[in-house]
Amino acid sequence: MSRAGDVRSVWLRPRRTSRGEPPLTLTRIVEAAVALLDEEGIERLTMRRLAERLAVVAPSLYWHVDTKDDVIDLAVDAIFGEAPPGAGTAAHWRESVTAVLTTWRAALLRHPWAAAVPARQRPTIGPNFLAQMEALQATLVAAGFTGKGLSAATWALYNHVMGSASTESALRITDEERRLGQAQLKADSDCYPTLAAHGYLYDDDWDGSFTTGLEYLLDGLEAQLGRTG
Amino acid sequence: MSRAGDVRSVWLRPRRTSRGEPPLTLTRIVEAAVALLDEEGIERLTMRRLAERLAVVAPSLYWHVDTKDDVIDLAVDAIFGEAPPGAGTAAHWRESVTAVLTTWRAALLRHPWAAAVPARQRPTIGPNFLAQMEALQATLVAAGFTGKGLSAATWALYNHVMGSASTESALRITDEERRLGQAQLKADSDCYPTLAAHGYLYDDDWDGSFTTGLEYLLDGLEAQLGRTG
DNA sequence: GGTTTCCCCTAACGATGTTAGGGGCGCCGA
DNA sequence: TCGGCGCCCCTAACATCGTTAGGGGAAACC
Repeated sequence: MSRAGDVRSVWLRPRRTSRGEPPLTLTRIVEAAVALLDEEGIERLTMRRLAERLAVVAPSLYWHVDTKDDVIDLAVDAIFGEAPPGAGTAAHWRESVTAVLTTWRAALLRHPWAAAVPARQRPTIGPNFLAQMEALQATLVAAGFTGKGLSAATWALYNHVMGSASTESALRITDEERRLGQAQLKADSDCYPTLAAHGYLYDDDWDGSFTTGLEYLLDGLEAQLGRTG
Repeated sequence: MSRAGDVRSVWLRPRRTSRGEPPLTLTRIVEAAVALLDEEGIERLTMRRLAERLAVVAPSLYWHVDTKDDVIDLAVDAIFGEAPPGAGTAAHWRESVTAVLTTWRAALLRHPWAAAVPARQRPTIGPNFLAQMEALQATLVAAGFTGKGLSAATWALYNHVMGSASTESALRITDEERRLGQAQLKADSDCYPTLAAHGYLYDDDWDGSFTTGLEYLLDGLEAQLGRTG
């Protein structure tokens, strides 16, 4: 997938300048990719299918892009750019963090394929993504976090949004799979008594779990601040 | 990748019974897959390469396995089975949770490819994985969590382990990429002042971030327990 | 007007997941 | 003891994928 011998990701390469507006553009390619991903999922994203949407053949894409991975990286970053992180207008840092993460999460749920991608072995360093990270971390700095505590808080919140969106997307399974899973869990209820009793796989209040989990985490963070700051 | 028309994952199908010990076994296939994944990473896992390791040709694998995804699902579950969740011998539930998650995390870091996989659109329902979930959730039930709070706590902790392992694996990048990323961040330090100042991408104390983040989360959970229980 | 640069095309390569079907070999009933 | 049957691995091949090589036309530049 990744081009051998060139470890630089899309973001670290100079952008091609173009005069006029040719029929094929990086922007148009990325838009088409997002649309294709939304409608058919990541495993249906193919250079040929993407090209077809643009009334073009696959190799033509390679003038604008080096790799299929580049397309995916650009598509992921595009969805982070849908709702630019709002300025921290909230009174309390807690509300600011909640606002940032809620917008963030909404974008991920609108494009379920995006949550799984940053976990793929390559680092995420697109400008729109970095802007979200900047907003999150700036809020935490303003709240009084520093050093290792800041780092831990940032990553904990990051993992909570990304993780819950990705878990939710992955567990949005068909009713039949859910029924089969439930059946097996009940059958093995001697092995998994707690899961069988409390309904692992059957919870569907994802928003509630996200919000409540976030409250837990923010409670812990606030306690930490009260201790040191 | 996934066989069309058959939505059932490996775990929901009857296991083939065999008398004697043929040269090719589900167990041997999974062992070889884990070894291959450990040594060469997930994008080098190929049915042909896997077969080669077993002194066999690719189509032979399909007698024991329906799909490459099956192999991956089995491999992931195998690493969750390396260290079966210990019985809750700790005095406080907090220590039990920490113990479970630390073992869990260690297995994920030993096999960095495994952290990214559960995020791939398919649900994780292997027996060893379920056993870990069972241990985690049972501990929380014993601590006093119920209903939506239990669900939220389970998923929050789950996302913390999986997310931090996957983030750490993804950001273990080459020194050159790190240097290039740092250079760009500094260059755009007007866009990302906080990230540039506090060193996003350069943090390498992953264990510390995991532990501290977990403390935050556990603090929040304990506060919740004190409120209702 | 000639040359260069941009940008899309056709053709093709190597690799991949998977299927179709052949055949050897051991186990079972007669 | 022998014929059949099912297990299990094989060869051959297909469709599809990411990607490269190189051609050619049109627009921009001197």
